[in-house]
Amino acid sequence: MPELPEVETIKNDLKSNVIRKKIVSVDLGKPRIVKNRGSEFKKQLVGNEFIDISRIGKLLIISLKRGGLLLLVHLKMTGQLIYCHQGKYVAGGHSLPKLGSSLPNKYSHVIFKFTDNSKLFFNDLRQFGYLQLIKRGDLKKVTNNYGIEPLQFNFKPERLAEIFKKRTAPVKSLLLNQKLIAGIGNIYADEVLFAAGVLPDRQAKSLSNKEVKKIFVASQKIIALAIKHRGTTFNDYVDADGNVGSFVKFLKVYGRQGKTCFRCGATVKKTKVAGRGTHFCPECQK
DNA sequence: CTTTCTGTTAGAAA
DNA sequence: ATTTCTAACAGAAA
Repeated sequence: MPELPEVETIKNDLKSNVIRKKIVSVDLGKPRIVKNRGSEFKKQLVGNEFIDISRIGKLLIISLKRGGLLLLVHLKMTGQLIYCHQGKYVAGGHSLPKLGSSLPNKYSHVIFKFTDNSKLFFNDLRQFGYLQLIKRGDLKKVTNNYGIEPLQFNFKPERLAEIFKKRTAPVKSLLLNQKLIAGIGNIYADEVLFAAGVLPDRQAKSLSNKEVKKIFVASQKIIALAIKHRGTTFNDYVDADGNVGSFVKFLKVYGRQGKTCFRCGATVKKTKVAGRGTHFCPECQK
């Protein structure tokens, strides 16, 4: 689940819950999840506080009060960041544990405990995600690997056209390339291309200005809508306030292979493009 | 049982 | 320089 809208949701939820709480302990169940030495990681974090949380693409950036450090958190495919206070869960990842189930579970690889006895769990079934402490001064090296975001003020159709120009790769693989455009993952790439009426395996350089513009508009619309609906996709997530976020009901092609296209009635197909499962309507998308 | 698939991406190979 | 493929891992589905 964690693409830009999901990470944005997690960031906002965490901001209203863990900021300025003192960390009293850090448990490392699976030390390799943390890219730093375990002893150094604990030493820097215990007694410290999270003072701000931001995001670039799908990467969370947590500012620490002391030490001039930043904590980077990437959830990759199955990572979760779940805050638990007095039995209530807030924020998430690809799916939250069922309500009533308890944490930690067997996938809780890093656990932060705060002075008010609340906890922040980093869970990850496949263990692709990671946490990493870096010096503030090294942030630039990290952000250099990220391209423009769909909702960034200076993202324009011309910019997208520039990215597509001269490239022979399928348009979908460019939408997924974080160095070019940050935040779009497999679900939203398919949804954006459906909304734009463009086949995922079209060579980027073959797209007309009109098609580029449609992809531009669709990317902004869909990412904004997904954020509005808390980006929730395949889960039964309910947050502490009882709000259900479910972007899954807006999905037009993702996971709908074999079903009827909402727009034209043709059968939605699934193939592989750029090594990823790819869903599209062969009638609506050209 | 084995094989294939899965929301990511760094890094190698082509 | 760009594009494609694979590995990292665990578990569900076929």
